[in-house]
Amino acid sequence: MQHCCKFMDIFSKKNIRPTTFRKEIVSIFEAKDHAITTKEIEEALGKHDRITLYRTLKLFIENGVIHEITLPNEEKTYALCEEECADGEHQHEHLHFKCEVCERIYCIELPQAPQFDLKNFIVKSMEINLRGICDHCN
Amino acid sequence: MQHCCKFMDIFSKKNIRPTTFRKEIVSIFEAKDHAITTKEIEEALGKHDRITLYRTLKLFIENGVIHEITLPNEEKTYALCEEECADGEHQHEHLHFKCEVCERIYCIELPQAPQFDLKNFIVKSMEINLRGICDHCN
DNA sequence: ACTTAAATGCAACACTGTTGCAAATTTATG
DNA sequence: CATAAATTTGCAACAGTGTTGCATTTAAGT
Repeated sequence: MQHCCKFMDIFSKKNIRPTTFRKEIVSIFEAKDHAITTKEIEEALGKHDRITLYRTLKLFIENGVIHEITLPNEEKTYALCEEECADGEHQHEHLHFKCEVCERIYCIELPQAPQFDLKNFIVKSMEINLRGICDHCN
Repeated sequence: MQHCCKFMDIFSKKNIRPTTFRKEIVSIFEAKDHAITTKEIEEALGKHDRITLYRTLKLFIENGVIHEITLPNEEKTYALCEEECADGEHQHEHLHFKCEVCERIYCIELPQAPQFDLKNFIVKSMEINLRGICDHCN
């Protein structure tokens, strides 16, 4: 598999054992250009164990391999993180965009994080979720 | 109760029957300056029916009385909407701020919505969630 | 007051996610 | 390469959150 090096990169940096199952999960993420639900992962997996999947997702989130996207009234989705994300600290300069036509959620990198001037509030991280129509459906 | 007019305002505008239970729920929201979880509502309610609460929250969300705030790894919270919110279309020019000290989630009104220039994406609504330390705890 | 429509309360259920434990897999060591 | 130690996996059982159907109660209109 040409992917081995890539997996090793992801896993060895985070000190995660590169098991067959985990490699499969990463492959599924890499095959998509948008965030996916556990349902979509389970469909891609075929026969599998539900509990191991939950544990794997949790581990990946804690180690900055993927991040969780929660929008009101939507199922949770997950997407691969960029390199910079480390152990549970997801410092993304990106936003999430939910297309109301194709219903997909995309991660979009921002050239710079927007600034919010909130007098005495100290902002440590932010999350921006947009809804509308994506470039593909437009 | 001096609140009657206020309830009538909220309920009649949205075509919601002002039942005892619903008025109680609104009172609970009005007594707090931050977003609350169903757990907090249930504690404030005392003896009550779980199902009716869920149905009431759903109705309130659909009719723009309250909005739901979902942050990754957090319980859902709910807060009263501003006047402008109508039937399920929550067009807030505000953001949500989770304080990592007091752990409360506050709604903060913005003077203007931030602009995101995403070429061919059409942005119809946005949601901004910040984390950090609130003015009170700072 | 009476009729109609909507809201409530209860039981049962569905979905999402977790915990404990035994079996299997991976990694490190000789 | 074989073996031992540690981690991961799969299963069973469970917990929390939210929903549906239905009978009873409450509110609204005449």
